[in-house]
Amino acid sequence: MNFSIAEENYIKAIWHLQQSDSNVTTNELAAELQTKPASVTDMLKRLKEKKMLHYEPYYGVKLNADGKKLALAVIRKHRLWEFFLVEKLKFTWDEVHTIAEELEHVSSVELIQRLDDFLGNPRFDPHGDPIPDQSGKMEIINQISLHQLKENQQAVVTGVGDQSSSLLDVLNKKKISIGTKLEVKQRFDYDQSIEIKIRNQPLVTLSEQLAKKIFVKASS
Amino acid sequence: MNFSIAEENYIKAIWHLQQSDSNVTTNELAAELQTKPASVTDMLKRLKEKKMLHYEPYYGVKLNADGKKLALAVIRKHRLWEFFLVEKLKFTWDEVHTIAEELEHVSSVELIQRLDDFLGNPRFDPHGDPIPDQSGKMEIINQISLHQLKENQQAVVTGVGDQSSSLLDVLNKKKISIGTKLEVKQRFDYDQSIEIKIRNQPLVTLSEQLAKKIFVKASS
DNA sequence: GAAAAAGTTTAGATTTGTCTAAATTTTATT
DNA sequence: AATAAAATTTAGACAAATCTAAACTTTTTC
Repeated sequence: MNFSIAEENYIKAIWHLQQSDSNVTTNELAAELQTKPASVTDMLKRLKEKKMLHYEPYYGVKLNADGKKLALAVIRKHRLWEFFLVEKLKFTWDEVHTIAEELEHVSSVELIQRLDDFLGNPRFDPHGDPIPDQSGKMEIINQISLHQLKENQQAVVTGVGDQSSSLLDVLNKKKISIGTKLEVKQRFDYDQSIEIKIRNQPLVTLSEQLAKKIFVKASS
Repeated sequence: MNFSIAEENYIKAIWHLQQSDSNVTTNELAAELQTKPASVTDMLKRLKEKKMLHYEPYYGVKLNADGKKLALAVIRKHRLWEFFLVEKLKFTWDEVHTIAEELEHVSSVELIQRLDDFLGNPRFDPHGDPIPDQSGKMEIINQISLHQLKENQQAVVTGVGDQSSSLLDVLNKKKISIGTKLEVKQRFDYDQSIEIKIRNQPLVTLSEQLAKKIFVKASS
């Protein structure tokens, strides 16, 4: 079966929303896709027609096996292209998301397999998100949010909560990127902000909101 | 101004047809784009509205300066991606045209400039066609068709007449590609076929039709 | 548990890009 | 120069993807 760019984007958006909340609503989707609820309803009917998801009017939507498979194929393409853009074309991690949104819809399967090999079969994209293989499988790393760390705990940054340029911008300013080693120096109960130390860098303060969007692997 | 994929494809097709025949007709375009004359008329009206071409009903169409500029930008992207696919992803020259037809519509200007640099600013694509620079300029090589060579003349293959897989297939079989050095051994007046010799290869015969689609640079 | 609020769907319209069939214009033929 | 043939355009329709406004369900609130 063939899918339009719009259809692929809906499937991908449902997949992402499903991760935190297994039943996805029309309004959530409209917000995610920057469109109107009425448009979402129309598309959900079409995608149900194409047997990609379970959709019960007024009661939300859920991808079925085929839907998940397509979502992961698109996500695979997106993340491989992001890796290519950063690794080979020397873009910074905050510039690549928008470009990859276009490249992910190029259809050749052969292309993406060769790109994967050319890049050395990377397992994570520049934002720390795992890259699915042809069958849709990907590595899950046991990451927690920086906000959950205790004082004096050390950790390595493994991912970020979204790809918005505002988030990536503040992380760049604070010299935080994937692979950065850090230690929590102090937690302030009052506003849930925390102070962290990165080697050769001054102490930096992170708001609760920001710390929750930074994922880490605790070491020890 | 923004252009859809369909609009870009029309502009590109008009550019190609214009090369051999400065006034392009509705029927020619319909054939080239595998669509109907009525659809072409509709699109020509829209592109005239957008001031990309001169269009006089019943009297054909011609790109204006803006139209040519857009055409060359799309062709630049197409040829750079083809070069990438062959050089980096190891596709063969007959596999890349279709994939590049999709990649050429990815819009980021920054992407294509970085891709150009990453590839080492190549001046010709894998079929021997010149790659325009950002401003649309490209090298013209003084090529003639193989069919115009005299007996005993030597030459280097510099390009091919189209990207059809049937043409590229017969060239592969006969071990002819861009850069191949050859010498015309004999010309047969009867059917205008010619016999050529490539080093370390047996003599091969080329029909008139085929020889006219192979472009070469004669060496002395 | 009725009324209000929130969320969702339907109805009807719009834009893009396409099509077929009919009408029109240009070109070729005698 | 009239007619036939070929090319092109117009008219009207359709599918995809979107929108606004109105109608309808579900959920929340008192």
